Amino acid sequence: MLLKARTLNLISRSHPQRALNVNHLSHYFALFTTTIAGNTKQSDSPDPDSSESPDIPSWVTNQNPESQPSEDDDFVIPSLASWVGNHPKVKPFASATEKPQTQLDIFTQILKKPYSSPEEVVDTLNRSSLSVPSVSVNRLWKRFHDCWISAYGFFIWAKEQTGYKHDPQSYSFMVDILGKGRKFDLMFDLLEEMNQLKGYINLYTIVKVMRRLARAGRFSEAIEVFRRVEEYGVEKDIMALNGLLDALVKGDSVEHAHEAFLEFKECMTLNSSSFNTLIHGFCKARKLDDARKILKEMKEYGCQPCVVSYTCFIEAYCREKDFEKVDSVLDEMKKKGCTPNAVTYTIIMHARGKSGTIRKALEVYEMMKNDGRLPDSSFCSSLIFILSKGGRLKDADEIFEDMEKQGIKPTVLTYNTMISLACEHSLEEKALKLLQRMEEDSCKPNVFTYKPLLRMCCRKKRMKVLNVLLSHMLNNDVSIDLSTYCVLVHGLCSCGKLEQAVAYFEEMVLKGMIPLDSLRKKLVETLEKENMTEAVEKIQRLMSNVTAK
DNA sequence: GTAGGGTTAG
Repeated sequence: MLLKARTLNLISRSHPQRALNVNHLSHYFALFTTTIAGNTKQSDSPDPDSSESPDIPSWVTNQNPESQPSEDDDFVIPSLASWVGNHPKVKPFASATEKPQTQLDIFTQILKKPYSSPEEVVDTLNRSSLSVPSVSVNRLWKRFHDCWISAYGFFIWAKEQTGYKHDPQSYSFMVDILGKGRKFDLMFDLLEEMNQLKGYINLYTIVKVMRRLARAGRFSEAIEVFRRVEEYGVEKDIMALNGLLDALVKGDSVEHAHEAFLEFKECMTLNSSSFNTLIHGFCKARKLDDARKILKEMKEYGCQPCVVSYTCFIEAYCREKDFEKVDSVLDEMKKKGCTPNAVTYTIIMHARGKSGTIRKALEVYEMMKNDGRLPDSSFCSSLIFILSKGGRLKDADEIFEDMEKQGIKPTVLTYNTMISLACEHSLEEKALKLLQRMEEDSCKPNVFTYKPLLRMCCRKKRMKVLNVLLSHMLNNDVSIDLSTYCVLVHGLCSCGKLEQAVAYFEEMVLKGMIPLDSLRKKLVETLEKENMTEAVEKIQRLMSNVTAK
């Protein structure tokens, strides 16, 4: 036994049903509860989509074929309490109450419709006799973050209204939305407009621009923005250079990052972030010799390699499943007096868990504990993930329940992990209850919260719940991005809901998003099999418009 | 926004 066997002292708590803040979800829980309370084995159970899903949901029978005991089931996981000790408990999270904002709703309704151009949005708004909403503009940017036509149309219209002026933050949002939509000419025009306004551009704006360019593979243009950064009134300092390096590395071109580094390193004093960003980039690109060269250069420059530098190497060796090398880096760190932290341990535990038995992963858990390092929410999320993947759902649930008691507040990552695992196992009620709990915890969901839920709804043909989730997304200002549309189109296609699949495909294209050809092919092929000729023609018309533009 | 999302949209 490698780990000290302790009694798993995690008390499962019952969670009394609390009133929901969002009516839609509440309505659906009522339906689910009725299903559980009634005899669910009867064919006339009041399932929300009963006509389409005659099978009893697995969460009712509580049987999960995928959660069979694994070979590591004899391992007892030490409780978080035995580690964290008497850490003060977090206060109960405030409830996510928000009154419906009428103005926001009105604008959302208008902007949600598909438009062919921002000018069309402006025309519609001009005919509406509406005035610019006073408080909810920032929420509109979030809601339409993936729809540059609506957002930009609203931006232009609002700017033309008497007495209204966009603040620098709105400009910054708009620049980012245009960058995300890859409308770089418009993005640069807006940046120039901000420049004329004086004081509207800051480093944050510039980094956003560089990130969007790098994400689109426009590396040279990103570097050019940095070259001209002073023309935008932003200081050409190490913060800006590090922003550029990070943008290029995140855009998957450590080569361009290195070029930029060589071009500008003489102009300013570098810091450890500059070197670490490059080390990370080379490690991610599996160019470990280059990463080592940078580490050497870092030392020669007078910057001491730190936990971040070493962790990049550890991550690279973890990716190669070379755990001997991981151990040798840990030894080197120890010799240098550089203690691994929660990030280092999370990476190793996660890789161990993914590559084989949970046993090795749990050794990392023990190692970290012996080092006196406290777990954080990311560490716990990782632990929950690997436990579930190893079939130990109950242990994963207990870690989740224990987090709050130990003062480790679950974050959106923790909830996303729990929700996606529940969805993978088709535990519908559990997944939705987690979303509800997230809301009660004032933990804002993001696009990754909804994707597995939407996928599950398609798989189970729960069209009503799917629509509830889509409104829930909107209420939480999470816009449907390209990949989420793909989940919808794919999912609906696979479950035979072809009309809905076509509708979402159309919506996506009309919003200016360009789907991968594989998605179009899958949809068209499925439609052809069903002889839906008109729909096929519609798809082809839509796509020819896209290529024509 | 210097390192840790299972995140593949498939």
